[in-house]
Amino acid sequence: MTKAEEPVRERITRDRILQAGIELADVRGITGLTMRGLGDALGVEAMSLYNHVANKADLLSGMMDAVFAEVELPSHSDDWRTAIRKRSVSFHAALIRHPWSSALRDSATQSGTATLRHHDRVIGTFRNAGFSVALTAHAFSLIDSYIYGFALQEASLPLATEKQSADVAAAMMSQLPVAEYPYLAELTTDHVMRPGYRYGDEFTIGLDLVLDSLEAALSKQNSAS
Amino acid sequence: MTKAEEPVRERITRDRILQAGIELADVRGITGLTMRGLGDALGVEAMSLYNHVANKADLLSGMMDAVFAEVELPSHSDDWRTAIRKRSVSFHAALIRHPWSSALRDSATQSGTATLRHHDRVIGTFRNAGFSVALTAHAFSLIDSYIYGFALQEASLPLATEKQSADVAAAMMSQLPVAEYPYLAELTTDHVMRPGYRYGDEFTIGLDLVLDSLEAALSKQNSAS
DNA sequence: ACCTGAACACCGTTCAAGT
DNA sequence: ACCTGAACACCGTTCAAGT
Repeated sequence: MTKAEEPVRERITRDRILQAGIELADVRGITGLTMRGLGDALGVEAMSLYNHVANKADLLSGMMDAVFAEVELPSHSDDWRTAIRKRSVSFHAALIRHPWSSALRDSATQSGTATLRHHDRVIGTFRNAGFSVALTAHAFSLIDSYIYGFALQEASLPLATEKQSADVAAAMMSQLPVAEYPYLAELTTDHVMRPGYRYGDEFTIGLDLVLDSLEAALSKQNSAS
Repeated sequence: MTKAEEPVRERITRDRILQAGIELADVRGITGLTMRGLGDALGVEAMSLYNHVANKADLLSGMMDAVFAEVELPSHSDDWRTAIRKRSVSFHAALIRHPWSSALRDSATQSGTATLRHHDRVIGTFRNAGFSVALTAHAFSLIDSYIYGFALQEASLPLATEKQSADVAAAMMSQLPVAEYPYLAELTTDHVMRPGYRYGDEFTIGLDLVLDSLEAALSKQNSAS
């Protein structure tokens, strides 16, 4: 703030470390994220980071929580289906924006506050819509499993753009023994290689099927009482 | 086979390497699987492995394909729903038997032959039951996303046994600010901490909901023509 | 053809030392 | 309180050398 100061290197904080870690992992992949490289990116020695994070596992779980903080919470004013649908689309977008995050889910053993708040709101949305505790647990498990699994598969496929998708599919086809895998070949040529196809578009299709089944389960629960 | 031979160290093969890699990863976790450690387990120097696998990525994708080889293929004699359900339960079991495998999905860029055969058979099951090519793609994406995502979450939770589950949940609860996360607290105490609860049991509940929605989508497709 | 030892360029993390 | 340099015990992978 004072006028003629040198561009003083800003103080390092946990938050700045987490954000820099996310950027680095986005650009170089999760294996490209090293303590030394992260220190470099922040103009500091790797060892300084240990004043703000306990270790690399702590860094990763902090990054995961920061990703959750980017996800839109289900709105209180929408009905449950729209609220859950919106947050699911937002959740999926966050996982894809940070392609390393879906696979990281299994290393983050304890959740941060953004994650806990998010989970609480999702569960609350189901409960307030009349889902029993048990059905809420089923719904929560089903929908988040779908979202994580879809993002995991999408991240492993180099199918980001339509162009890429067609190219990769064509390359795959050229070395696929068509006679041995006739159905796979048909699906690839008649569906994946069609112009305009992007795997990411499948997300909302599956999501709507999941929401359909939850709606049916809710009706069944209500008529059973 | 000849009688009085020394216990000659068996010749190393790609297949033996993959099996030893799976065992090592099962026991020590995926980060505990190192080329040096794997060499040790096989009574050989790490560098010898490179005569049979191109590099560690090749090792991992070979291991992933070997996991797929353990999965029961959908039967031709069952109707589509039973066939897909059985193979899904078997798929889930394989992923949990090898807890590192679900997160690895995103590093295995090209699939091995067991994986391709498996996919072909699943796709064929849908096609022969009258699913259109597009609906088959949706169904395949939805069900495998669910299976991967569920396994990913299950692997990250230390909820293998009922006992563990209750203990972990109790530990979580004791440090959870209940006032801030009321719905999460309710779900934990009224559902997760109940005797006999195992998260793994949620798998078939969600799976049946997914199958319900696919059945409905198939009817809709057929009545639309 | 397959295996090895030594070496290279990395890792995460500790610890004592600096300011 | 925060940062650093040196060091430790690891990594994956190469390469020339052995058999």
